[in-house]
Amino acid sequence: MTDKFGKGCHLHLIDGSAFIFRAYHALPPLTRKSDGLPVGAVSGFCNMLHRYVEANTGPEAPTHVAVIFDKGSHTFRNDLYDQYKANREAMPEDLRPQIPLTRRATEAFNIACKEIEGYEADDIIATLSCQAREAGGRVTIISSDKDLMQLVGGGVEMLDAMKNLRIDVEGVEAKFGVGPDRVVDVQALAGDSVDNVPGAPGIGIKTAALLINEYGTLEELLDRAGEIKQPKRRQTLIEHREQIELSKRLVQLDCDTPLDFTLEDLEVRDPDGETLLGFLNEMEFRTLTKRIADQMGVEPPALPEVNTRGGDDAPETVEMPAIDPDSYETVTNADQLAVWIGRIRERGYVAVDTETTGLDEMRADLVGICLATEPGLACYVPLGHKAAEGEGLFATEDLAEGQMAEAEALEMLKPVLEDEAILKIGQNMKYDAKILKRCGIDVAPCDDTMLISYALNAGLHQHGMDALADRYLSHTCIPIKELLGTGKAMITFDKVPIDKATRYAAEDADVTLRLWQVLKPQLHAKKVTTVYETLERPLAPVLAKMEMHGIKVDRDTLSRMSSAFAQKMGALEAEIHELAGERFNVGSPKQLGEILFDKMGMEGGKKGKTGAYATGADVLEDLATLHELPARVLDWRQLSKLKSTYTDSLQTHIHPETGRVHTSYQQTGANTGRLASTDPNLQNIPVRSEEGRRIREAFIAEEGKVLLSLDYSQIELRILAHIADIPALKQAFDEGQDIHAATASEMFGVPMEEMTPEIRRQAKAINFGVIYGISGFGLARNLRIPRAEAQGFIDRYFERFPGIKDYMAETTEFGKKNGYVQTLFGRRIHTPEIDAKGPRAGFARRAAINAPIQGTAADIIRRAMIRMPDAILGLPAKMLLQVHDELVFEVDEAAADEVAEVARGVMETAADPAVRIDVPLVVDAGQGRNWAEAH
DNA sequence: TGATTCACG
DNA sequence: GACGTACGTGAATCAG
Repeated sequence: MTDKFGKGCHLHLIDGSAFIFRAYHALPPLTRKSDGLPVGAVSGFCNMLHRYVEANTGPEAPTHVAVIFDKGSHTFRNDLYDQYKANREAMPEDLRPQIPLTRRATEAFNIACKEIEGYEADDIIATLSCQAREAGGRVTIISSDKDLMQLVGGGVEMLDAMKNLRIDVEGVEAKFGVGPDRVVDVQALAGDSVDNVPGAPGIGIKTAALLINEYGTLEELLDRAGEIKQPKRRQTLIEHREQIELSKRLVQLDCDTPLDFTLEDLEVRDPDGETLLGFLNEMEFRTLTKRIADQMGVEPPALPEVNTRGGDDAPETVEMPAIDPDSYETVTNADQLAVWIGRIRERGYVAVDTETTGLDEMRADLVGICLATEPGLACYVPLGHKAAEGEGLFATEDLAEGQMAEAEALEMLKPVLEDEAILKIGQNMKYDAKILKRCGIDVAPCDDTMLISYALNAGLHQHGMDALADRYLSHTCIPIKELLGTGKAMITFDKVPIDKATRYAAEDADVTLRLWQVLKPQLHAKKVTTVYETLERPLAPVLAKMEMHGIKVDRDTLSRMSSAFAQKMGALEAEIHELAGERFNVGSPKQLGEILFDKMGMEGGKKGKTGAYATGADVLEDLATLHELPARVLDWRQLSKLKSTYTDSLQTHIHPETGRVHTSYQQTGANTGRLASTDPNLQNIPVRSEEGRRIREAFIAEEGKVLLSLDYSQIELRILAHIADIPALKQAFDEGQDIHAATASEMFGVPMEEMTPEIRRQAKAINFGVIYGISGFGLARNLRIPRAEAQGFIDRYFERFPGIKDYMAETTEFGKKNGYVQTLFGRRIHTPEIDAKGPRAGFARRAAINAPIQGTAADIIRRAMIRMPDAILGLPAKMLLQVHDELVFEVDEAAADEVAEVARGVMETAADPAVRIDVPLVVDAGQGRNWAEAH
C-alpha cells in the first residue's frame, strides 16, 4: 500500500498536449527509418520527458507525477458555446497517428498517463491541483498555458519548462495585473482569440485588470457597469454582458472533474529499463536509446534491420525485395484475415486498394480489397467475384468459390480502416474512400501517394500509379488490359478469376506501399510538407463528400432543350447547304474549309499542320462580314456544342438512384493547383451566351432549398496587384473601384467619369493579358488591332505599373534557376521547358508567369473549401461544386442568408493566417431556385 | 489516336 | 533577326 497523499508530498502535473505540440513544431517531420512511420513528435516528446526526468532527481524531486492529456474533441464548453476553439487549425494528419504513441511513451517512462473522455487536460489538472492543495501538498504544473494560471497559489506553482521559469503568484500578477483568484475575471473580459473566447470587444488584458482592480470582481463590475465614466467602455460592458458571462464560464476550470484514479496512484515510479529501451528501440531513436542505456549502465539493444533509406537527401530509388506477383496471398477466410489485421495493428499503417466493377465510384460495386504492410508482403481479399463457369441464366449471378462473405470481411476490417492510430495509404485514395463509404466505412486517416507526387512534382510528370511505378520503382505494373481486355469484349473485374486477380490487385497495394516509402520522405527534403499537409491531404475528403452529394439536375428541362436545339439545327443545316450549293457534313471542319476556301474562293484560308484549313470561331467571325454562310455555321456550331456536350450528355450522367449528377474532381489534374472536373465536367457549364446560360436552369435545388453561389471577385488580378506590388492597382481595389476602368483611366489618362465601354474593354483585355504573360502579338489578335498598336499599349502599361515588368522578369529568372516557380503558399509548379529552344521556351515562360497567380488563387479557394465543412457544421447546407473561383451550395431556403454570410467570411479570410494579402478579397453572393438565378 | 473545336475560369 | 505566341482545363467529333 502506498502512503496517503498529504503534507510533504509534491505533485508534478505535465500538460501532455503542450509537450506534443511543442515537440511537433520544434522538429522536422522525422519518419521511422525502417518503414516511414511519422515519429517526429514522438521523438521530441521522449526527449522532453527524458530531460524532465533528469532534471528532477535531486532532493527537490516530486513524490507524485502524471502526464495529463486531452481526450475527445467535444467538451462541456462546446455545449455552452458552439464556437469554442472553432478557429483552431485541424490537427496535422501526420501528427494524428503519433498521439497514441506519446501515450505509450509516457507509460514506457513509467509515468502515470491520464485522460478522461470529454474533458480537457486543463480540467483534470485543475481537479488534481485542488485535491492536492486540500490535502496539504505542493503542486507544480509544468506548462506555460496562461489558462492554468488561475490555479496558482496556496502551494500551487507553474513551471515553464522551455524557459525554465517558475510562475508563482507574483508571476501571475505580472502577467494579468490581478491575483490568480481574479484571473478568470480578466480573461472573461479580455477574451482569447486562440480558444475563440469572445470576451468584451475592444477590451484587452490591461483594461480588464484596471476594471477588476477598481470594482473587485467581475460580477460587481457588471452590476455597476452604469457607473463607468468612459461612454464607450460603459456601453460595451452593458451590451455584451451575456457574452462576458459566457466567456467566464468558458475560461473557468472545473475542479470537480470525475476522476477514475486517486492522487496516490500518481506516485513516482522508477522506469523499467527493458520496457523503456524496448519502446525507444522500436521507435528507432538511436541517440536517445544509447544515452539512456549508458545512464542505466546496460548495453543498448540492437536496432532492427534498417533500410539504408531516409534522411534529408532521400534517394529516389530504394532497395526493396523484387516485386513478385506469385508471392501474394489470397485471403479466403476469417482466420487468414485476422492474421493480416494483426500485422496491420502491429505496423501502425497499411497500404489499401479496392477492386471494383468500374471507374465510376457512384455506380461501381466492390469486388475485393488488397492490403500491404511491407514491400513484398501483400494480400488480396476477394469478395464479389462471380463464378466463371456456366453459361446462360446462372452464369453471372453466382459468387465464385473461395471467398469470404463480404459483410463478415468488412466488419473485421472496419475498426482498422477507421482507427485513427492506423494510417491508411492509397494511390488516389478518394476513389477507394468513396467505394468504402458506400459500404459504411469511413476510412481515416489517409496518406495518398498520388497527392504526395503532385505536391512534389507538379509539372514534371503525371501522377498515375503506372507512371510512378515506372519512374520511382523501375517496375512496369501488370496492365489492367491483360485482365479485362479492351473494347467490346472487355469484362468487369468481378469476372476475373481470383488467382489472376490476386496477382494484379495485391501488386497494386504492394506498389503503393513502396511508392509511399520512396516519396513520403521527399516531402520534407523538397520543403513541400506544408503544401501536402494543408492543401492536398485535407482536401480529398472534402471533395469526396461534394462528389457524393452531387447536384440535382432536371431531366425534363434538358430533354426539352435538346429537342429545340435539334429542330433549330435542322433548319440551319438546310440553310447552310442551300448557301453552299451542295450537301456536306457541317460538323466536319475539313469539308467546311474546302467549301469556304476552295469552292467559294474566300480569302484568307490558312492551312494548319495537317493540311486542313483552319475554321475556328475567330476565322469564321472574320468571314461572317463577307458572307452569310460562316455566320450560319457559327450558329449551328453553338447549338451542336450545347446539345451534344450538355443537354444530351448531361442526362446520361443523372444517377438512377439519387437523381443527381455526381462529378469527379481530379485533384492532380491541373499543374497550377486548380482542380479539374470530369464525368461530367461541371466546371464548363455555359454562362457567357444567353442561349447557353439557360442550361444552368436545369441545375436545381431540392424542394424547400435554394442554390447559393459565392464567387471571388477578380481574385487573380488582386493577387497580381499583391505579388507584383502595384500601388495603383492595390489602391483601386482598396477603394472598391471598377478595376478595368481604373486601369484604363491610369493608362489612357481618361477620367473615370468619362470612361467609355470601348476604352474599358481594351484595358480589360490588357489586364487579362498580363496574367497570361502578355505578348504584343497575342493582345493584337485578341483586340483585333495592329500589332504595333498593341505593343504600344503594353509599353504604356509597363510604364505606368513598373512592378509588373519586374515581376515577370523575376519569375522567369526564378523558374530558370530552380526549375520551378511557386505560389504564395509554397506550392511548386515545375517549368522544365523554360530552358528549351524555340517556341517552346515562350510557352514555358508565359506559363511560369501565370502559374504563381493562378496557383495562388487555387490555393486560396482550396483553403476555404477545407475550412468550410467545420464552418457550416450544424447549418442546413451542403457544398456541392467548385468552379475555380466559385463555390455552389444547396441550402434550406430559410438559412440561405446566414449560410451566405458564414461562407463569405470563410472565403474572404481563406488566406489567413498563412499569408497576409494586402488587397481585400471580395466575394459576391447570389441565390435562387436554379444555378442561373444564383450565379 | 490525334487534331480540331469550343465550353468554362 | 526570325521564330511564333495569350494562361489553365475536358468533351465531343471527325478523319486516318
